[in-house]
Amino acid sequence: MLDDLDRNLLEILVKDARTSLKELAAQVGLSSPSVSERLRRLEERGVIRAFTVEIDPLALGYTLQAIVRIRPLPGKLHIVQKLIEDIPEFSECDKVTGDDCFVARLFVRSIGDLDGILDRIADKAETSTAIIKAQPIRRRPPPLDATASRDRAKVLQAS
Amino acid sequence: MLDDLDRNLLEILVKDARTSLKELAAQVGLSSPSVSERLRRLEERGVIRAFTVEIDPLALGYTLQAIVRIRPLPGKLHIVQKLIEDIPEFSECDKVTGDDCFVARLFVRSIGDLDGILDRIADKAETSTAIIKAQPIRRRPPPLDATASRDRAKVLQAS
DNA sequence: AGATTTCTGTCGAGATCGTCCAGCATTTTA
DNA sequence: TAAAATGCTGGACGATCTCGACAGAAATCT
Repeated sequence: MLDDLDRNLLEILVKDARTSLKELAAQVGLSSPSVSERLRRLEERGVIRAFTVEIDPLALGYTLQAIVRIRPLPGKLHIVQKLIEDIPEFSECDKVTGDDCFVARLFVRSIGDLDGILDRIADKAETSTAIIKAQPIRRRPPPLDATASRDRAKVLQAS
Repeated sequence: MLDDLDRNLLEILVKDARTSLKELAAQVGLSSPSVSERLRRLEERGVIRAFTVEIDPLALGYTLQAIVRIRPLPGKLHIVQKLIEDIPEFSECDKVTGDDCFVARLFVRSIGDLDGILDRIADKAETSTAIIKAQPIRRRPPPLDATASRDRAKVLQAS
């Protein structure tokens, strides 16, 4: 479904999405029309979801990041979800198993903003907020090569 | 520090990082050399952290995503952090305030892989794992315009 | 097995795009 | 007020991308 050349292309593009077709072609050993065609199909198939820029939130004044766990009160699940979606400072929200129904990431410019936003859902859900102090790993794609962690573990055991 | 034109450019690029200078220039009402210069400076200042592609993890076989809260045992904090960083399936990790020291995002291809990875830190930290069932909000940048939530809240109060 | 279709690739030409440079207007500094 | 600095425009040049025609390998069908 996804051959070595594709993975190779993706790896290069993750690092720099502006790499020219010519350069990509040279690095994977194809002609640029071929690369162009492969990219087109990767997009068509949804493998490449988007070409985008990563923006430093600090540059926009967001000095604070928090992870908020949200437990809607009985019957309020959909209202809470809608509310979260409509607050643009929530940059990410996952619906998860377990007691916490949602885990969301919040960007704010000040503690005051944080309080203001949490207030807006306080009467519909219980929340636990954790302020982010550091980011040991900042958003990276999972490994592109086929060897999953379990495979590597096996190899390690064998050696 | 960041004027309307810059924000406008960023907004367009977030949606499609491949938008040509010509197109960007047309949309913000500048010439392409000017846009080029602005982008160069946005990168130089670190506002634009990178041009990248967003890849669908499913296309790579990662059918499962989990959020793992990690509490290293006494004295194991650094070892645990190093361990997490070295496991590529952890695509994100934040160091937060509160009982949970780390909150991390994990991509795996199977429940077996999940178990295998968590086993590797089980003797050095307590973990709580929540499987992601759905993603109401998938990674979006915080609002680019200057009006923070608190400002809007004030407006709402006033009306 | 052999023929046909499909898929994936190359090459070259024309169109498009990005970059460099000279010059101009506006703002800042002395 | 004069001088310097900043940010912009337009045009020319070079590089890049895209399109069409065609070739070879793999898969499919008879």
